[in-house]
Amino acid sequence: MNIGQAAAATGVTAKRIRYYEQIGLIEPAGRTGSGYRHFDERDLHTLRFIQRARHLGFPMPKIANLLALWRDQNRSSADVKRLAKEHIAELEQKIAELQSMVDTLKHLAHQCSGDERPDCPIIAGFEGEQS
Amino acid sequence: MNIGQAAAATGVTAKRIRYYEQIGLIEPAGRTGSGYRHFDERDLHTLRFIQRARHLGFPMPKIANLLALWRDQNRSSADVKRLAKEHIAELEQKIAELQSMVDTLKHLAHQCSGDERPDCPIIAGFEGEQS
DNA sequence: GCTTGACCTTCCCATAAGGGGAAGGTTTAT
DNA sequence: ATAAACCTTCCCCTTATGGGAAGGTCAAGC
Repeated sequence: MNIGQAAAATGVTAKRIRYYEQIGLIEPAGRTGSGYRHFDERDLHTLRFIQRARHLGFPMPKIANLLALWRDQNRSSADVKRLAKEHIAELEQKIAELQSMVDTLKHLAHQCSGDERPDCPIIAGFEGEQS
Repeated sequence: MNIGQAAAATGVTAKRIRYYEQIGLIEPAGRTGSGYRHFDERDLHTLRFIQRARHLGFPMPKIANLLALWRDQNRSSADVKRLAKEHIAELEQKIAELQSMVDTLKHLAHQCSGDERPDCPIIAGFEGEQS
């Protein structure tokens, strides 16, 4: 199966498959005599795994860790859980930062008349009162 | 005032000040005879404005819009409010995505025993059941 | 006056995770 | 046989800077 078919079957673009191979996230794919990569079911399985981890926001290095654990029959689920919890904590911290921005902005926007006059607490808020 | 002092006074690193000048976000700073940039209070004011907008997560193009509105005495607060609301919507969408990841991960992690055994619903969840 | 250290300048490389597109080889279908 | 649809590698682009090199400048101390 060619890279295009593998891409269609997994939702991972051909570009990304090549990139994953280049950074060593996946094993170099087999090649035909003329240099085309070919993929089997096992490769597709791996690509789908990566795709799902990516959808959950894991960064590449952690996906590499997850792949290693996935392949390790002697893994302990504690290791997987620890990775997941670390990632949850990072996501939650990011959420908290964004939420704090939203709160500040909503507060400012609420005070803004939003009409044709130039006076605006939002602009004023950027000017200096707060840090 | 030199770039280092301007950086210390505003919290914007010298690197970033040069970058902002390069991309046209701020006016090119005045220069001494020997080529050093110099900054006055007005420049610092602008840098602090940028710094605060940045802390609220605005991307550079929108900061440029905000700066233009800030300088425009004939602005309408409606324009500022619209920009702010757009940004709030983007932040909230990002939060929703992250929260969805957190929810999924927490659900999986909750089912994971987290002990020395290899069985792990988290890994299994990445393998295929869900999209 | 000279040196030394702390500044400043521009320039180039790197980040994360690929996307876009060029130049050129291969395969498949008509 | 030829054209379309693949594939290959290669290089540049993205965001918003940080790091560091090579070299000019300025202020202080001797």
